[in-house]
Amino acid sequence: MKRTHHCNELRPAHAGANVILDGWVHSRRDLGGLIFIDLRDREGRTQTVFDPSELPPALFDQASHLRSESVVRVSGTVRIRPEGTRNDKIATGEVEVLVRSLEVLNTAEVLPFSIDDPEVANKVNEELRLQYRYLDLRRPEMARNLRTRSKVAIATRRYLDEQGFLEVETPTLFKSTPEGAREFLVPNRRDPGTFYALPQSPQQFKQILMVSGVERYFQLARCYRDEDLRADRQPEFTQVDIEMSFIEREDIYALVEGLLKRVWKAAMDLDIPAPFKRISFHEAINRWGIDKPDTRFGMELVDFTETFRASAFKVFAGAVASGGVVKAINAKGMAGATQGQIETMTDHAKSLGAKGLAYIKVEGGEWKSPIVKFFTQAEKDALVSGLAIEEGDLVLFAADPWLNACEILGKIRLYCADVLRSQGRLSFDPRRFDFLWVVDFPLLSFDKEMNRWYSSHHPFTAPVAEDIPLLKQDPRQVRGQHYDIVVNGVELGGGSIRIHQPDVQRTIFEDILQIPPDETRLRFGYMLEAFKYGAPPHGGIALGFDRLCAMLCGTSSIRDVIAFPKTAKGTCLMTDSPSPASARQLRDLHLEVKTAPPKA
RNA sequence: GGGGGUGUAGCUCAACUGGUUAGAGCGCUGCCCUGUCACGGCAGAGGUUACGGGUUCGAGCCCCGCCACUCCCGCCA
Repeated sequence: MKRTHHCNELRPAHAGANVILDGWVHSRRDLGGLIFIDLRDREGRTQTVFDPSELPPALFDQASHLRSESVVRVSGTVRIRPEGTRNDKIATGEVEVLVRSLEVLNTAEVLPFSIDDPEVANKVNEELRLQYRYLDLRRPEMARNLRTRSKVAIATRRYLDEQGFLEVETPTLFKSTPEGAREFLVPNRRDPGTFYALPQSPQQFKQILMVSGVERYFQLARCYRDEDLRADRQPEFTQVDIEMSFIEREDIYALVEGLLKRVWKAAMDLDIPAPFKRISFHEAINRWGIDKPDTRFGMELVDFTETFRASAFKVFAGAVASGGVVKAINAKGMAGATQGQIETMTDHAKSLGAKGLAYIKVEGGEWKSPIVKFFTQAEKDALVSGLAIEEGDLVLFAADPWLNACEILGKIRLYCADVLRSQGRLSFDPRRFDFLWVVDFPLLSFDKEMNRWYSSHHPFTAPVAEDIPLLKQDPRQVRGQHYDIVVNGVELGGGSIRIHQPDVQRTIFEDILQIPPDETRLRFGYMLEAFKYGAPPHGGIALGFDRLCAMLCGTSSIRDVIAFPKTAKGTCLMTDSPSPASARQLRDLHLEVKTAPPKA
């Protein structure tokens, strides 16, 4: 006999029904003359009661020895719990199942960590959770994350299907493309010394699909990058990859806004307002010091370049004289910052090339600062009105070239927010999401060390049409048709309108990026070839699916929304991979390992 | 590649300035308990203080090395 209900289904209306439930023993409360066992399955929990007056002694004894997480099937009668014993913490708390029979489908050994108490389980060492991932995934929090991820994937597919997109799979055995992230290589048995590479993204295939006439393509694409990991970076991850033909930037904005509205509704039942705010790259840097600003809090950067142009404080005046800027932020209420915190902020500044970090602590009605003695009253007045300085504030300065100064304060701004959050003095509504498009990125950046230009995004990004004449005259001024979608300071995705005219593409490759024609042919030849035969104007975007899910699940680590993630060193603790290959495998692949393999 | 943090019982943690037999809660085992839901009560078992060296009369604690996990920088077109 199979189960008749799941464990989150029974209600008072079922009273009197004979039911069969399957599940795991979530917890046992043995009162001696009466045993309660909470049975758990994917859907929820139901209390079952073992009453010796209703059961053979052997069965009752068996129940008293049931261990947590053993798998059982019980049959019995649903009844409404006696008055005063209802449990309003669980959905089935008004009823219980009076057990008539018990079948132990599988016993569980004593667990390496307890999974029934969320407060305990949340603190368990992640190492252990990853080693016993199947137990970790049984926890309601993790099961909920898996479910949310599934809902988001399905909502994405439904929405894009409605919008006329085709889901097309692209190869994971791809060609090595030396630009960009380090790749995982796959040796080719059939031709010694040749290799596939796992794709960093399906970028080139999706553009080829536009040439193929697909017009609207999407894929929940697995991508691989052999770079060092972070809480929000795994060596393999998933992108919602999208590409469309005959469109402009506005079409992508509208499409993605519709998609995210659908996804937020499906996962959180939250209606997010669209269209999203749009901010230029320049404004993002200028106001928040970062290209993915968290706009949930203020502390914006304020410019004081003119105030200090002729200042007696030579550090500021000198920076302005050499073409730089003077900017400041007011870290509200942080005058009490410790020496260590100031030092950390100074280190941030120094890591970006600053010589130090000027600051003013506003404490006890006076400005405590090594530099304030150089300031005139007019300069002080400008600071007070520009930064709304009050008692208890901490003002931090950067005097450097514009981009540098902004990035320094941008880092410090985020650090200050972290400090305030950890002190409980800054908090965010978990259902608040500040979406914004960051647009008008520079198409090209200059690498001083290599003395050459490189693509800010990738070499297929189209310049803004009106900027094309500037390509050869003043590359720095050329804006790319690139866009990033940012939520609460997290870069959720980015994309661009692509170049579809071969001559513009050639200009970028050969004149700007200075890639020799034969190398271009070697690396992108098949693409340039394809583009000769009628490439439609097209563009697209890729969203980080794991980050998206993490955000919807309220966690900052994408490991919490990936069923079987890797550790920070790229290993899987459950399967103990990667692991050495056998001599025979290596021989077949024409490979020789030079350093000693790790001990097996 | 670099910097920070962590590692003590199955789990979460404690252990003063280096000083007696390394403790607690939960879990586990046994006994008691008929309305619990973090059930309660009594008793008990359980430790190579990640690992390897060193300093010391004496090391969980100090020093060197090493491993694992984690956060960050670099890196991630």
